[in-house]
This record gives sequence, C-alpha cells and structure tokens, in this order.
Amino acid sequence: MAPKDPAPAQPASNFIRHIVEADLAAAKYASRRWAGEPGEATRHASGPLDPARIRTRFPPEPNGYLHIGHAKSICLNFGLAREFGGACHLRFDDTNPAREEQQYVDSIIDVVKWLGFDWGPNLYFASNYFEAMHRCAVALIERGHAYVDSQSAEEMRANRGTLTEPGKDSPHRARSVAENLDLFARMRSGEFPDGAHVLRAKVDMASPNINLRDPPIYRIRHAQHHNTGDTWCIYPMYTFAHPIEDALENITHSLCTLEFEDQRPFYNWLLERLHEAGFFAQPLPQQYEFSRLNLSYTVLSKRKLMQLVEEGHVDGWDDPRMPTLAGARRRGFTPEAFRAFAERIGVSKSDSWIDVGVLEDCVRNHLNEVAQRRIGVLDPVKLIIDNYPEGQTETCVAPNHPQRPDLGTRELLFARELWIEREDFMLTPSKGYFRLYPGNRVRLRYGYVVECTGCEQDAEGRVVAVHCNYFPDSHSGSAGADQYKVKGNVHWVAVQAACECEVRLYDRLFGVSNPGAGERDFLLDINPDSKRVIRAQLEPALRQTQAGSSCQFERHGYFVADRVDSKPGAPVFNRTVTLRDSWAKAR
RNA sequence: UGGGGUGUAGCCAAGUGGUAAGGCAGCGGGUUUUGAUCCCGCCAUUCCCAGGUUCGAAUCCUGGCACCCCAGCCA
Repeated sequence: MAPKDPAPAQPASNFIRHIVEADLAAAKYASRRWAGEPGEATRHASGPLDPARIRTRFPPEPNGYLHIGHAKSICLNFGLAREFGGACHLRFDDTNPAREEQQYVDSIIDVVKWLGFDWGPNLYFASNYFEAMHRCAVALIERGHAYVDSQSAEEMRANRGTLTEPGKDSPHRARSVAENLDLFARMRSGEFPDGAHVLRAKVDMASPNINLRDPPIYRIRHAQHHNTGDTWCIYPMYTFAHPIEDALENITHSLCTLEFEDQRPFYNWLLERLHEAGFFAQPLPQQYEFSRLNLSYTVLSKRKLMQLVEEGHVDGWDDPRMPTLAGARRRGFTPEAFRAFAERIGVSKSDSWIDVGVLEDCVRNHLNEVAQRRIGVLDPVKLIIDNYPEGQTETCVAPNHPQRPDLGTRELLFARELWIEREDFMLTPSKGYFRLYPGNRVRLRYGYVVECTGCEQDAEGRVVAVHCNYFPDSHSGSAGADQYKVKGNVHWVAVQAACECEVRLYDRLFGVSNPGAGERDFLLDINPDSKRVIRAQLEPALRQTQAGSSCQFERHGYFVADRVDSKPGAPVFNRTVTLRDSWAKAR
C-alpha cells in the first residue's frame, strides 16, 4: 500500500454542508419529482424523479449592482449545488415594481457568469409566478387564513403593538370569506388607489414574534413592472412571495442571511397552509440562515454605495475602487480569487468582520500563479551607463514566469540609456537600503551588474539622471555572472524602446478599517489617495495587452488592462493589488 | 425590557464528552536575478464569565454578562 498523502489543504466544513450531508444521508429529498420547470404539486407529480439531488437558489432583487457580499452567497449556493450534484437557480426576486430595472437584471446575469457559475435552464423571475401567487392568496382567504385590511398604514402600525406589548386585532379581521374575496378581487381589478387596502395573513396579533402579527402579503401598487408591465396593480410582499417561489422551484435548501431568521416561522406557516390546500407537496423547502459578510476598509450598504456614485466620489458603479463585482472585475480581481475567498472565510452564524487583506491575499495568490511577468517603470528617471558605447544595443532574455518555464521567455532591448525607478536611487542611502547609490552595485535585472557613479540634479536638487558603469562580463546567464554578488536587483526599460501608457494606481477607497463607525459620516473616511493616474514607461510587449488581461509588473504588483478604457494597441492599466513589500513595511 | 440569534488567538474558523485543526495578520530563519514567490519555525495550559455533572467538559446542566437582528403597504 502506498504511503498516505499528507492531507490536502481542505477547507473546513460548515454547518450548512453538515445539514445537506445529513439530508442526503437520510434521503430526505430523494422522492421529489420535477416537472422540468417550476410549478405546483400536481404539475411536479407528473414529472420524473428530480435529477437534482438538492436545489438551491440565488435570489437577488434587480434593483442594484451586486457586491462582494453577494459573491459569498453566490459561491455558497452555486458551490453547494455543484458539490452535491444539485442545481442552483438564478432567480430574480422582482416583486416590487418600484425600483427594479432591466439593466440590473443584465448586469447580475453578467457577473454571476463571470464568477464561473452556470444555472443551466434554471433562470427564473418571481414576477412570472404572479398568477400562482394570486391563486395561493385566494386559497388562503377561502380557508380563513387571510383577510383584507382597510386600516391606513398609520393605524396598522399603531395596532401592531411594540416589542414588549402585543398588537390589537384590526377591526376588519373578522370580515367574512365572501367579503374578503370580493374586496381582494376588486383590489386586483384596479378599483382602489394605492394604500386603500392590503391583504394580510391571519396568524396571531399577540405573537412575541412581530413578523407573525398578521403580516401584509399583498399591497396595491399602480406601477409599471419591468417584466409584467401593467398586468397587475397588486403585488405580493417578500414575506409571502419568497416561500412560494422556493416551493414552486422545488428548492430544498433556501439559504439567506441572519436578518431573515425571524421570518422563518412565517415561511413555515405559509407553506404548511398551502400544503394543506394542495399547492405544494412535502418535503417542503427549508430556510437556513448564515451571517452576512462585513469587510474592513469597505462599505457594502446599498445606500452608501449609491451615495458614492451619485455624489461623484467614484467614477461609477464599476469604478475599480468600488466593492461591486463589476468594480472588482475592472480592478483585476479574478473569479478564482473570489471563490477561494468564499471558501476561506467560511459560513457561520456569528457576526464577523473579515479583513480585506484576506481577499487581497486570495487575489495575489491566484495572480501569482497565472500572471506573466512584465516590466513597468512607474516613476521614471534616466540611468546612463557611461561606459556602454553610444548607439550600441543588445537583447536580454527574460522568463515570463520565474516558477513556470513552460510560459516561455521574451526579449528586452538593452541600451546605454534606460528608465529606472526613481526610488531605486538615493544620493544618501538610508539604513538597510541596497539599491543604487554612489559606489554601490546592483544588477539590472536580466542584464548587467552596474556600479553607481553619481547623479545629475537640477536647480531645485531634484535628480534628473543617474550615472553608472557596467561590467561587461557580468551579463545574466554568462559564465562570469556569478562572481558578482549584489543584493539589489533593479528593473529597467530602454529609453528608445519604452512604451508610454496611462496607469491608474488604485488603493483602498477608505483609509480606516471601519468607515463611518459610530455616528461619523463615512465620506470623511475616504482615502484621498485612492486613485493616482500616472504616465509610466513600459516594456514594449505591453503595448499589445488585451483588455481585461492581467500581468505582474515586476517588483510592483499586479496590473490589468482596463476593460473599458483600453484600445487595441493602447492599453490603460489598473493596479489590481501591490506585491507584498517587506522593505516598505520595515521603513 | 418581548422574541430570535451569536460568543474559540489581532481577524476569520474547525471542533458535536477523550485532552484546542487550518487560513489571514504578526514575529524569526532559509532559498531566491522580484526587498515577490516558495520553504522552515514561533504565535490559545485554554474556548465570554461563574458554578455544577463527569475519571475526563470548548462540547452536557444551571445562572449570569456582552453583542447582533425584529415594530416597511422594502427585500
């Protein structure tokens, strides 16, 4: 028997995985039937056994852009389905016509795909279930489980009670089934203005759980819906719609965030009543809650993100500094990084603040493996090699990846005048500095070892050129190269070959770990240096970078050709994330 | 102060009665033509607190404490 491999770095399990494993072991969902599309019990009963062992769903409301918090939920739901031979539905929870728009639907589809997930034929809209939901509501009324309330919103609030006092029954709570049916039909036909009536579930006005104090389930809203137009003027509330959507779609595990915990008793109450009425078969979907993501140095609330965009603190929803997935994509973050991140942070019910450093580490991790190395001089100053013949040039060979020879090499033009990084020279070096300073030797990466001889300064004392001499027998790869022991290793690009490009140096949008903590205005915590636009001198191969393609600028970080502003032959680069820099930290 | 939740290292997190995994951060060292990567080592005598049960408790019991969520015709 072969020796056992060391245990692979396996992610820790989580409570939801345990639940799924237990349900599968108990064959809890094995006898479910699936009609091939959402439907009521009788419809599904006519179909074959459900080929999906479990069904989950990601149910965004199409009223904004998805952000990193959604990525956690997407990876959880789609990941679970993938892992256990199930299906994950992409469902738009568009039950409120007010702020839902097609452009959000499009961007959500785009970004879930980008994250690497596939819903197959299971793309659904809650609004396509409005007829079924309406039938459910009528059945509830017929069975005495719902009534039309005609109190004003203020009256309803007053009668709802408080956290410590029970509510009071509405004067309309005892209306007859016939009257309720009539009123509800007239609500639907458009006879009443917004707010005149509301359909309420009849549960318990004295419940200690406020969500059970006869929650409204249908309201009148004379508005255009992005999908159903003006077909309806009454719309179901989330509380009512969501369990039905899950049941119609044969969802087994309905995962949501912690703030919906108090909603679960109603979720179960409703589905049990509808099961009694013959709409849905057991086993019914079950709701499970996990804690939502909080990220340091970031805000994720829709209100705040909206404010950042509308007040122009950033350049739109897909600004590379935004925590939206569209922004992260433009920034150069990768789907692989997000999936690793989701796995790494786990799923639990405790309130947590994840350090953005974890996400950044996932990004570096992935990019380190796949990004080809290139040279970019971001803050150029001229290096003149005085003993290198004027007019002479040669080529140096550089690997595209130090750990992956399979990725090949590329050539760099070497000449007498090079651009180097301004911070790679110091007239009077600080302690521990081992780059260029008079008398010190460094290697010009993939080229020669040089010894610094001095510099030229302008009237203000600013360095305008650095001078050095090279050692002809020190060329990288040559027999004598090893005789030169230098600590410093400096990147460069020949002045005559360099390609000048715009580069955006992005940093964290907020300068503090918890923007807007307490009563403080979060806008005051914006990092004023979160975006710096520079002109950089790049190695010529970079000119052909495809929009959206990432590489490492050696010794700097990972950069991506902006997918919006890059033109063929004229890329614009965004800094995705810097390399770790223990020297900068030491200073 | 009604109901629902959660407390394991600086930040996450596994652990489900048998003697505290792992990751991030941090610290120290090695390799290195990226001050990168990679590798090695260190980093909780203790799991919110106090009692109790048990040969044995982060896990079970009792009592506290802290924090989060809920009173939209939003989701």
